[in-house]
This record gives sequence, C-alpha cells and structure tokens, in this order.
Amino acid sequence: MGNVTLRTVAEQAGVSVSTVSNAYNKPDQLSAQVRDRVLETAKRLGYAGPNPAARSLRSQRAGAIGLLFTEQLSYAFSDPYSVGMLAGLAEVAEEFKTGLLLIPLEHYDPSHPEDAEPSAETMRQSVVDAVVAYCVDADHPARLVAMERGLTVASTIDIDDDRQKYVLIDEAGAAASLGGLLRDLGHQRVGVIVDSRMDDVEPRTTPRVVRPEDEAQLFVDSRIRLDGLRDALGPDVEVIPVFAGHNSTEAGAAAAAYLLDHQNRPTAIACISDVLALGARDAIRQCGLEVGRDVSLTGFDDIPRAAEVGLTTVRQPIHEKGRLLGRMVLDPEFEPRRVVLPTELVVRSSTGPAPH
Amino acid sequence: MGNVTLRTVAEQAGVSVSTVSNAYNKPDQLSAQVRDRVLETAKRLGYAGPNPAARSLRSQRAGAIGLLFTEQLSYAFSDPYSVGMLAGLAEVAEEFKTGLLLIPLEHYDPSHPEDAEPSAETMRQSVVDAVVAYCVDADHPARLVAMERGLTVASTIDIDDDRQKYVLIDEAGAAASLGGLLRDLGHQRVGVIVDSRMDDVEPRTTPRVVRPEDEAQLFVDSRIRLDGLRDALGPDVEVIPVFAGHNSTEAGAAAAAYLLDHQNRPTAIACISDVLALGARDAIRQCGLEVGRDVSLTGFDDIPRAAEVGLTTVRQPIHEKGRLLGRMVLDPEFEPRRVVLPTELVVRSSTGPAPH
DNA sequence: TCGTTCTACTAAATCGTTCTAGAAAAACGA
DNA sequence: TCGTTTTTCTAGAACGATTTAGTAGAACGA
Repeated sequence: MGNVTLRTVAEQAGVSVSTVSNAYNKPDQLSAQVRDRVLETAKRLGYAGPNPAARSLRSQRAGAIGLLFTEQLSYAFSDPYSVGMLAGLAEVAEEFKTGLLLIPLEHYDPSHPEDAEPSAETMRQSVVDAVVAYCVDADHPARLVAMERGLTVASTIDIDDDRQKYVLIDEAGAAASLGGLLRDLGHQRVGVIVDSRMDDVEPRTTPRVVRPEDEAQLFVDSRIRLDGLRDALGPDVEVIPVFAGHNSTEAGAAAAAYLLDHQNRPTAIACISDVLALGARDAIRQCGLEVGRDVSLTGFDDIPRAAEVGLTTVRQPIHEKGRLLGRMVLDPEFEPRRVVLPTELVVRSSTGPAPH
Repeated sequence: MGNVTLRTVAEQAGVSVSTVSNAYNKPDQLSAQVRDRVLETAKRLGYAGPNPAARSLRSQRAGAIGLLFTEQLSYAFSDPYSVGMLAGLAEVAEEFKTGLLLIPLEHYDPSHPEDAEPSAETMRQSVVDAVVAYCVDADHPARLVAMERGLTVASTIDIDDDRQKYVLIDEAGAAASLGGLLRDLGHQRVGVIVDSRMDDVEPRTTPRVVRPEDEAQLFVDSRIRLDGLRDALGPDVEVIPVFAGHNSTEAGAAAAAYLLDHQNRPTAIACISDVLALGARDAIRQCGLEVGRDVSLTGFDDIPRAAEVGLTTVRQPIHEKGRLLGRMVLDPEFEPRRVVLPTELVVRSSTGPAPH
C-alpha cells in the first residue's frame, strides 16, 4: 500500500512500463482498449497516478511557481494591498493550471553575510519552475539562489540585472505627486511613517525616528518611497521619518502618536502604506485633532477602506500587478521583460492647507 | 550551465558523490577541511545545491504542504475570513520551514462523474507531503486523489472518514444561536443569502431563490449553515433562501435587493458570511430602510469590519483554525485528530425586534 | 508480391539525488 | 603490540517516473 508504482501496474496489466506512462500522459499513443485496461488495473491497485516528484525530476518541470515574500509570510495576508496582488497572481496561476508555492524566508541581515545559508535554505528546497520576488531585497540570498538555479525571476523592485524581469510601479511619479501636493499646500514639517523589519528595536511596537544609519533596516520599497518624498518636498521642507514596528494599523497609530507628541508637531503625516495611515488617522482623532484641517494625512496604495474614510493616497493597479507578474513567468507568449505601471494621485478629505 | 550536478562537483573536487551530498545534508559526517573544499568547488561551478525534485524523489518528502481551496483560487483572497485562516496556516508553515502550495481546482459537478479526471489533475501533479482541504466537498476528486496518494488530509468540514483529520467549528451551535436570536426577536419571515458556485446561473450576479433541487449547487458550508438556521428557526418561521452570485459585497447587495423587492418582504436577512452581509447592509439602506429596525441583519465570521458597522454575527476563531490545521499536518507531536472550535454570538445594532 | 508507411507497443537509458553497507585509516585502550 | 572502536569517506543500489530509439505486425499502394 502506497508502494504501487508504474511497474506494479504494468506487471499486473501485462504491459510495459512505458505503456502505463503513456496511458496517463499520451492517450493517443495507445489503443483505447489497452488504455482502459491499464487505468482499470491502476484503480484496482489503488494507484494514484504518476509520482509527482519523479515526474518533476525526469521532465524537468515542476508545475508550480514560487512566491518569495518579504520576511514574514503571514504578513502577506495582513495588508489588503498584498492580498490584491496575490489574488491577481493566483488568477493567472489558476489559468495555467499551475500551483502557487508560498516560500517562507528567514530574515537576512546584509551586515552578517555568514547567515546567508539558512536564509536561502527553503528556496533551495522548493520544487518550482519560476519565482516571483515580491518586495525582496536585491541581495537577499534566496533571490540569489533562485538565479543560480537558473529559474525565471520576476521582481517588483528595480534591480539592475538583465537576467531578471520586472513589474514596477512608477514610484518616483507617485512620490512626486504626493510630495508635490503637500508642498503646494504649504506644509513645512512632514512626518513620514515607514514600516520596519520584524527584528528591529525591542519592543517592536515602539516607534522612533529613523537615523541615517538605520536606512538599511528599511524595507526596500519603503526606502524608495521615502527618498521619493524627500526629493519631491524639496530641501526647504523638514522631513521626520519614523519607524513603525511593522505594517499594521496598531503600529501606524503608535508612530503617529509619537510624531504628534513631538515638541514641534508636523503639520502633515505621510504614510508609506494605507494600512499605516488608517492607524495614524485613529491616533490623530484620539488627540482631539481633525484630520485634513489640523493635520494632513496621506497613504499609499488606495485600498478599499481608504475611499471610505476619505484618505488621500496614490492608487496602484495592484491586481494588474499580480496578473502581470504571473503572466511574465508563465506565459511564453508574453514578451516584455519590464513593465512600469502608472499610478494615480487620489485627493480626498484627509489633506488640506497647512495651519499657521 | 544549469547542468551542474552533484557528480560534476564531486569530480572537480576529487571526492565521491556521497561526500558532496553529505557536505550539504550532514556536515558532521565529514571533516571541515573537505567540506570547505567541496562547497568552494560548488560555488566556483555555479552549483545551486541539490536538485529539489531529485531530493524529494529519493527522500520521499516534499518540504511543502498543499492547500486545496474551494473552486476559485483567487477568491481565497477576497474574503478577510479566508485570509485570516491563510495567515494562521502560513504562520505554522513558516515555523516548520515548509512551503505552502496553493492548488487550483477545477470545478467539479458531482452529477458528471466523468469529469473527475481534469478536476483532480493538479492534485496529482503537486509535490506535497500533506494537504489541507478548506471547504472542499466530501467527494471532490482532488480530495480523493490526495487520499489515494496516502497523504495526510486535514479538513474543515466533517466527513465521516477515519483516515482524515478535522478542525471544525461548532456550526450547529453557531446556527442555533443566530436562529434563536432571530426567532426570539419575533421574526416570522427570514431571508437567507448564500453564496453559490461560479458556473451557476448566467449572469452570475443575478440572485434567485434556492429551489430544493439546487441544494447540491451550494457550497458545502453554506448548506450546513442554512440547514442549521432552518432547524433553529423552527417550522413556524418561513425561510427564503436566495443565491448570491458569489461571496462578495456586490453579490450580497444584489441578493438583498432581490429579497426586499419580494412581494412579502422578510423582516430579517441572515447572511452566510459577513462579506455578503456588508453588501446586504448597503442595499437595505439604499432602499431607505433602517438596519436593525425595519430589517434585521446578521452575518457570519466576525471580520474586523463587522464591529465597525455594528453587524450582529457569530465569531469564529479563524486564525486559530488556520494554525491548528497547520499543526495537525505538520507537527508529529500534535495528536488530536479532531478539534471542534467554539463560536460566540456577537449581538450588535443590526438586529432588533420584528416590526409589525 | 514487394517495399513502404503507419500503428501499437517495448527495452533500456536517464533525470539527480539519498541511503545502506562497508572499507580504509586513524585513534584508542590495555 | 594487537584488537577494537571511531572517524571519514566511498561504491552502488534505490527512488519512480519520462523519453528515445526501435521492433513487430498490420495496412497500403502499385
């Protein structure tokens, strides 16, 4: 039981191993008569079809694509934005009858390169044909292993490497439109809330100002967006970046409270994601301040809830992003190696002129 | 390139194949000296580590668990409730350094058993050690294939089969508490909104009353909840079950609008999920009616948004459900084969006494 | 009738590992 | 010194499929 193989079936059915294999994979290569006999024998023996590992080995294809996700896998599901991307990706996977393997990553700190092995371990083990690297740092060991294995890698951040493919959003344009909006509204002091790695400062929910030497601790897309905001706001505007523990409303609220407690309170708070901004919104109201009048607030992504609470944000075609990533690694007809998706500034009630 | 194997490395390093294998898997079986030499040679040749398919074949373990999901994979991400389960499951997978493979299923209609093959195909192909069957029908071919393959199967619905494991919620108790509440409030006509399969009536968003012969078209958990509600409401209460196209706010709204348009409007609407209820809430308000006074409304699951809008519902420990499912298939120390999780009735403002 | 093509099937090589059993060398105990 | 144990490495057999190249016989055309 459980030890039934092609050979067992072949012997019992009185045919060769190849014939049994063909019965499953190339039905037109044998007579209907023999095929029926084979399948019937298989059923009788409780044979569950060709062993997928053996098949993968021999045919050199896995029937699955891998998804490399920022450090903590369960966080993938905590942000509606990531979930939207996943849904798009899953849609394409489904269309191609391909599995979608979520690959958990160990945290990797570039300042300790000797830890590369454990961080890449799961990527080594994964039976996949291609990989989507979602918000994974350029030098993460898992990414490097995927490349070494010769897998197609599609990335959501721009790495200057011809061997990879890219689906990007116009981060610069997005940051510029947000920054421009705040600048034009006359804000002179802008707090920026960014999420940080899990194993950051202890306790993790304690916010604190991001020092220049901390920048390596930022998630790669947070870094890009922060830089973009700084550029757009220009040198005359004071930017106060603050770490939130991670990408959640709770952490966003704590970080905003910290900023509002500042001796010289910022007149606007820009958050690196809508989820953080929703938390910040709660904190601002808790302080008895009015969002959009006393303090302006912006998010990023345009998740459904943003519209409901009137949050100014930047819309990304997230579902489309997931679909394109999937198509890029699965559809041989899909040629572009690099797609940049447009973003759209959505101004709502959470932003207004800077108070004096 | 790409054709570097253990043997290539062994030859170049002047050791046996087994030794190279040990260098990766059993570092204590060889001298540090030789190990370093081997790994260095591997690096030089661009060897990305043992081929996972071959490893899986030989060692008979995949390093991944499969998730069988109701028909449409991308729907897994559209309901915060499913997402919560996924997060819990992913958490455990991560802990065990195991991948999580989302397996897309073809739709299977029990009345056409000859279609079993295609519906089970992806399950045949998947390289996994165990399977979590989330809301998958008892007789779905993919589930049967998983069993045939001798995989551990953990299920979220109760099937009378000793070979499987179960994490259930107390559906009967949950339905009874909701039904009891509505009955005690004096409601005599209750609409029930249930989600239906993708390939149901065309166009899919058109709601319609569920006829007895349609019941096979219902998702398995919808059926259980509907039956539970009927039981709890008792024979004197008229129950009008209505199909929504699928589990989304839009479909919920359409189904509610259909019910309210009914010649003899129900005084209460019970939805099979919070997502549907949120849509129904919109529709009720659109009709100029007040939720909780003119029409009572209940959901199921207690997603975060339910608290925000005052929706009466039943809370399930969904995150815990995911975690238990994971533990059940991954942790050898975990013995229970059957866990029933408690539910809790959460009464909020969306329910009130039946109007006369 | 003979050569050719087509159909239905098979033998054996191969995919790239891990694992078992065992050998050679080194270390050890008395 | 000699037998025993330990350490370090290796040969070769699985693991369970797919694929290539080929064979026997039927069908075909002239």
